[in-house]
Amino acid sequence: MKHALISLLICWLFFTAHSCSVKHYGALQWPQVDKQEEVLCHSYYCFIYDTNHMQSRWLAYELAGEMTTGDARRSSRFFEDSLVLRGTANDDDYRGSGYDRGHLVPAGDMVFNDTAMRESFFYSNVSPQVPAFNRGIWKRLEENVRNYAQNLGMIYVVTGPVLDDDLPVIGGSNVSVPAYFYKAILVQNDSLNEAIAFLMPNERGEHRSLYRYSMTVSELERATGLNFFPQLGRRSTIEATVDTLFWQMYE
DNA sequence: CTGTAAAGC
DNA sequence: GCTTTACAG
Repeated sequence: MKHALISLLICWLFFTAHSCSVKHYGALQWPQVDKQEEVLCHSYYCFIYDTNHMQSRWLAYELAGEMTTGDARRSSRFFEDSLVLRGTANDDDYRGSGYDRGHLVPAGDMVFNDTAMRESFFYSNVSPQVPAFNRGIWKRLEENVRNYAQNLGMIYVVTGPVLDDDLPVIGGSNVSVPAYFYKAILVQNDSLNEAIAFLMPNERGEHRSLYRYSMTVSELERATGLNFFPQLGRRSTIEATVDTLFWQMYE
């Protein structure tokens, strides 16, 4: 009890300079990673930052339905992330690049309080996205994910860029411009065990169904080299199948 | 902070 | 039309 109070005090003292150290997760487990790679966590999302590509390789968070309603005001600027000791990308990298600073954890998922909203504007949560993609089909996918959370209760989300070798770069920090972005989504409770993944090219989407870009989590794992939900175990059928009709029902 | 703009509801 | 996603000056 005493320790909890002390950490709350520390959290409060450093709140303006750092992200609050109190974490708000339930059973979140992040994607399996090499031992060399350091998983960093803010209050509402965890991530691994890839310094070669100057953006995160993945970000993982829990999204509950009630989180998607709130009125935290959207920040007008982005912030370098002090959790990343070797430094993140910055305003200059993106200025005049022709690319949007696209959120990976959507600001629209972080409206339930000001800490969450502010965290979503760290450069650890930003990748270069084609404007018509960010404001178009990627945004539509984000809205769908919020609907999943509202209709299913709580879901796990892992999202990020596909960081291949030899991508084009922008800015003085050489920020890679990904060719694809993905999301992996899992609902797991007493009555439901379902997962779905999306892999989308970083380009103006045609006016197609989102489910044209859907696949099993296993297929996305093969495409990205990541293991998204290690808590499911190696032989889980949840990752190996996808029921798009189920997910369409809960949009 | 103001103006502009595309996408999609 | 309005909102959300932004960028430029």
